[in-house]
Amino acid sequence: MFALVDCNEFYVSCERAFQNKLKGLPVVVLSNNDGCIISRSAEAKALGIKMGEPYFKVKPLLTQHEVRVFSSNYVLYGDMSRRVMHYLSSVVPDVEIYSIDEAFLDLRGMERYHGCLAKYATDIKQEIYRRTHIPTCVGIGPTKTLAKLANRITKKNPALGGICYLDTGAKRQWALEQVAVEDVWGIGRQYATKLHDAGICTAAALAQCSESWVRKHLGGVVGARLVRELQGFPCHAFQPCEDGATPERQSIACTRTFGKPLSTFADLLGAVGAFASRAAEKLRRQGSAVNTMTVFISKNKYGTEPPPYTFSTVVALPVATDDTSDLLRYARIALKRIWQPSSVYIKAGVVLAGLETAGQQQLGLFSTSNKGEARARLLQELDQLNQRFGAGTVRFATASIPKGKQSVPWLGNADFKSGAYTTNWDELWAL
DNA sequence: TCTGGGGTCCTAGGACCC
DNA sequence: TCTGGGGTCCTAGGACCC
Repeated sequence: MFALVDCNEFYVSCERAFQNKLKGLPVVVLSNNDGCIISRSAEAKALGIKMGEPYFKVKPLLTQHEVRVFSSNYVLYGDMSRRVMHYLSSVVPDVEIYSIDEAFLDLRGMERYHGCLAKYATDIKQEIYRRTHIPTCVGIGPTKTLAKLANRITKKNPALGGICYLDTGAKRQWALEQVAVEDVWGIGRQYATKLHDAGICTAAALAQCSESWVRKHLGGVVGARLVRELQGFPCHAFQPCEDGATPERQSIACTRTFGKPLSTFADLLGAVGAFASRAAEKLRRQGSAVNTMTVFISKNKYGTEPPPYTFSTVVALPVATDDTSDLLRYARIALKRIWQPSSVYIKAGVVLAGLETAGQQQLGLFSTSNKGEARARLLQELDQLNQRFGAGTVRFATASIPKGKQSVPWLGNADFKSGAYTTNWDELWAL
């Protein structure tokens, strides 16, 4: 059996954990740049506020109902997530962190120690709440997909008390019949349309589809696995990670929409340089080196201009590196290739792919290991300073930005940001 | 004229997830 | 004025190899 622990309305719950007065009130959290709604309390959902809606469009509705609005505060959410995951890792041997607010638990063979798994899950749920004030729901089933499905059912049926355990064939059948096909894990918009056109409208109907039909219409092996999982045969590997540690990534990206449109090469280089620096930090944190970098810049796709909106270029690095100054150098070269004068851009990004284990990459023909060691120490210092005193405290000159928010041309809006209650002494939460 | 039958590697693009 | 960001996996098709 596998369990999926899912934090309810995670970002909203993080804000509520530090502001008790928000409980029972409609609350929403906005995406970066205060662009879209990305988390809604139940009260906000009830007002008809949809996921992903642009903030400026729903602003009147939010004002009318006195909805509390927050800019996203990823430092806070990341730290709260770490606390939840760390606790889970301390009570269950094998935990797979699936996203910032979800984890799969491997409960195979655990009845022996804990008796009924529903009771065990209830204890875990209550302890998470006691420690963090984050409410959760737990779905338990023989496959990850069924655990997901069970989790969804708890959210729709408050009477279940946040726990749904699909321990018998009858319960599984019942559960499959409850869930619309578009709400199955792995069924997105495209597949949902196809399925409805074929008269397949529930998870139960999907579970009965023939493998050949599914292979033909739902992405080949992906669809075949999905159906098998619904039938109770595990096809998705369980991938536990060490004590709440974040899993190693195969690609690392840093992309942002600017606070205002930019057009000069200098402004764009400032943004791309900062993104490359940030990506390099993430790279070093997981001990990787990169051999392929993509840089892109985008125009506004909502305007009257015809496509294309995004211009990107890929740089194959001669030698895999984790050095910020290397990435800054190539980022500048890449930007030169795609930037056009008198164009207006609203977004840029740096994506690192082709990640290798650092230190094991091939030495360049003319590089010397002494230089490498000194360099590595410097970068380590840089990362530690930035971690301790805040991102961007120490930077490379090319990624440098003048002091003061107003002079950082690419910085996005965050007009409603709560404090770094748990990670910054100056903003420490107090009663 | 006939124009095999494997492989591998890479990339672009599509679909999905939170 | 104002429309997020960061991931995963799979497939098809081309280039190239023997």
